[in-house]
Amino acid sequence: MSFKSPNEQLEIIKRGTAEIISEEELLAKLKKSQEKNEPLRIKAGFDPTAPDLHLGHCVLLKKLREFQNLGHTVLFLIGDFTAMIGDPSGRSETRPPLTEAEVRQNAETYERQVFKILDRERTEVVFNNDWLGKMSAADLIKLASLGNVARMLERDDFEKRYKSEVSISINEFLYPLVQAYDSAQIKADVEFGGTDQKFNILLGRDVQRHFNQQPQIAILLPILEGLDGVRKMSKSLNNYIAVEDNAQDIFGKVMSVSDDLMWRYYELLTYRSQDEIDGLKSGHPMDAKKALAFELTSWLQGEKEASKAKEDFDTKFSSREFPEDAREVKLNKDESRTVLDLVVESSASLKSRGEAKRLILQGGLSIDGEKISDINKLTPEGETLQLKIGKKEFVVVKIEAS
RNA sequence: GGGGAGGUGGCUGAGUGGUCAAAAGCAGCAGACUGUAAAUCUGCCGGUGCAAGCCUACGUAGGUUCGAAUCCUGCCCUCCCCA
Repeated sequence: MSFKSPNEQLEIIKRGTAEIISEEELLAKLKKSQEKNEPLRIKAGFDPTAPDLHLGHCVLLKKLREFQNLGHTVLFLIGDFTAMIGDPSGRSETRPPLTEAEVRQNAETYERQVFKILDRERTEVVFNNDWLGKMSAADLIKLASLGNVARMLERDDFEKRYKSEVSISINEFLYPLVQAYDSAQIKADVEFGGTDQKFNILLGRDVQRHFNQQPQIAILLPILEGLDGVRKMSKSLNNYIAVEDNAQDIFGKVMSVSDDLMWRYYELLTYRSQDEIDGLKSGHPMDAKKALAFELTSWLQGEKEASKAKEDFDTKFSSREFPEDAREVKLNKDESRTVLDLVVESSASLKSRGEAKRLILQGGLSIDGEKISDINKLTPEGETLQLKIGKKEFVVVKIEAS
């Protein structure tokens, strides 16, 4: 257990949260935990259908880690049962139930990603299908009676969908209830979630009371904006930085974020104090952004990879040099190969010939540093050619005599 | 059970018999600018082709027609109102 006093713990926990319901109760729980030398049980639920964790999840994971550092236990709940329902927050589509094998595989993927941040020693991974799968229809109906439609419709997203005539199926009403039931089942002291989870987590308190438990504390974390700086970071909007992105991508993506958004990332994803952040604000924004990119990259991929990514970025973009570790492609010698053919054969990112054509016509291709915009031009002589395709793709082409 | 509205490109959304590969916006890509960016401006943005063209596409299966995203029929799906 932590040697920190409950009040100190509270201070650490509070930092960077959007809302805690309620602080007094949390403090009481922290005190009790210290007196009895019993770690608190911190619940965080995850949906197994999208095992691609990104920085948005990291806001939460980082906070969980802080709890662990204070000696508490994290219950990492994989919602393999609830996945059949599909979280009504966000877009709704009925999902096909996952097979057991898929769930297991996704869980493994999760663990691989999650323990980049969490402390394995203080984490229990649990699956809600273990108890929910055993419920009878009667049990489920009983559970359903704990909720009511009017309250469900108070929920922001349901309300919106109802008003804008988007379908809501009955099973989606079950989602919050089932999630709430999980809390009772695992006797959670605290449940974490984004602000969009407020309703669900609060419902957990009601259900726990129903089962004569102390209601859990709700800790809500701000939603992280994605790379566009406006919408929340999510896979489906493709504005995310994945935990498993390679170092270069993480670095590059962070660098592509607007100056404003950078400070938000500083606040939510790093351990820097406000003073430090203010200090950075008085410097050059690009330096601050590079520092951020480096920090996040090393967090997820290690310092070594991060240094490499930084160097890589500097050569590619800051000094616009050709990177040393560019991908290499070997092609047979062909006198009649046009520049267009060359690009199509060597690029990994272009999806069609038409796309390649457009890119060249618009001046996005250079060979050995020279811009070439005529698609019919024959490939220049030489055994090694350095191609820059668009902004991001660099390829070394080796021509071999056939 | 009855009545009504609707399903269009990655998304939002116009289009109601030929001029439709389908307006517009967003997203994406390229170029310019810059401090990496963002913002802004310009161009592109189904596939193939140098091009003319050809192929594939407007829920799905058929039909009417010289010609269908547009009309008709069946089916699937969504939403609203009444019961």
